[in-house]
Amino acid sequence: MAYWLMKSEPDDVSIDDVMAAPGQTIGWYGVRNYQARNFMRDAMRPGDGVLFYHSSCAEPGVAGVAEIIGAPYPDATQFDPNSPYFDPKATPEAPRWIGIDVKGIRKTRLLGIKEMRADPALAQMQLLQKGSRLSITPVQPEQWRHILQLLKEA
DNA sequence: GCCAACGTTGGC
DNA sequence: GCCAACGTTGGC
Repeated sequence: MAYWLMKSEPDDVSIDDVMAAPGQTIGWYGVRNYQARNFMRDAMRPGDGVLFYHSSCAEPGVAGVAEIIGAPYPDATQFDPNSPYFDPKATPEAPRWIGIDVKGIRKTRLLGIKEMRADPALAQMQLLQKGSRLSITPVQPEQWRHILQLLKEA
């Protein structure tokens, strides 16, 4: 059992969108970074915990809790010339990019990045490291526990 | 809109 | 295989 933080722009897919989706489950698409892809391909397992993070928005921060469902599969947007995520070098025979299904567990209060930065217990989070911009980052078990505790508070 | 930090590209 | 140039990310 591992834990992850996954960034989504709420203008694109918000925690509300996830909770409103059939089965509260959405396909995670559009990852175009090899490190993040490798996390999905090599390390994610069904049942892994996910912090659903809103990025590039007015209030960046953790907005919900989710979990990984099922196995990774080729991200269809890489083959679609009309998609912003189109990759001309990817073919169905040799896909480059993958997606995975993520199921929303619950929407939480917004745990803002500012509050996270101010918390010594979270200082080691990869998300908060200088220059960090990976859209998928591992979360340590103690960080996960700490954040779930914070999310219970008002 | 700014800009620091990082990843990718491509000429050599 | 180096590395300069360029594009992207994402908080502010």
